Amino acid sequence: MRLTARSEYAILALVHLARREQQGYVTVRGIAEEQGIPEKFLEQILLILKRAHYVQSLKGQGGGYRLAKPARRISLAEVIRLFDGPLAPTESVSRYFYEATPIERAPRVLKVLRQIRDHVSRVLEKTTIADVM
Amino acid sequence: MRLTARSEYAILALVHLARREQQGYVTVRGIAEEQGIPEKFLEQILLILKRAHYVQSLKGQGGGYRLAKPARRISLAEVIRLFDGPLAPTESVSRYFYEATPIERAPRVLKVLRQIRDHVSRVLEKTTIADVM
DNA sequence: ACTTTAGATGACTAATATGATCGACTAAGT
DNA sequence: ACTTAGTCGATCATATTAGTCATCTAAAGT
Repeated sequence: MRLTARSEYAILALVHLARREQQGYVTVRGIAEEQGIPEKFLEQILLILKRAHYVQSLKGQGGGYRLAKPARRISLAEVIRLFDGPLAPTESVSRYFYEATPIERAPRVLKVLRQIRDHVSRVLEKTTIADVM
Repeated sequence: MRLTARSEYAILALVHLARREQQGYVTVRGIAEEQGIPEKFLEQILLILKRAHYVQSLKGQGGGYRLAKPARRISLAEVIRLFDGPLAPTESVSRYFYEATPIERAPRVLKVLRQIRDHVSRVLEKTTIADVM
């Protein structure tokens, strides 16, 4: 029921880049220092964001990272899912396929959990980096 | 962003007991077999529920567990908190005390996360074992 | 008393996730 | 060439999670 450091850091980094969209490329070190994120850890995170096309990078002097798409096209949901996996409050549905999972025998419980998941999804889906920068 | 097996099993066990409130004590084995929960693991869970006064137990023949309070006085929120800790989607607030935590420098993000946590809390708080049995 | 039934308790373990760190490598400017 | 800065793979320590085991205690039935 909580975010991992990874997705928190990812969001912080994206917000950081969004704020500096005009300034071209920003170095990992810069982000790490200003946001208080371990540099090497942030590297990994930015790489993942890059492979998922949220950021672009440039090597060498004057290089660094910048957003690859406008901040209002990046939802918190996407970012969190990228790092923490599905938002579902129970994984039962995906973990078991053929046998009935314990909790499935309590459909009312499942229903409540689904409603929560749906609400969380909706909120995170409609909130973008631009909204929180 | 998901429940642990512990709190899922705890809810299932409570629902099981609630359904059999008239029948006096129910054995761990009975619950375990019907709900598909590893018996020894369920023992641990029931012990925690007992110490938190949600269930009562009786040893020996004819013994077992039963609810210690009416099912509609037990909210899902309480149970989940008992096993999974606070429902907050970020632990920043509790983890750091004196230094500003990274994510706190993004108050808008924090606000969204708080709203989600509050919603989740409210729903789980008002849903009781009686509602899902 | 004795046996059976059933919970109580603490130690232990295996697997996975999490939060990093290290070192070597590659590309881009100057 | 040299410096700057991203890339990539491996590795690591710790925590969490899910569960097991062995032993002990208490209550009932005989």
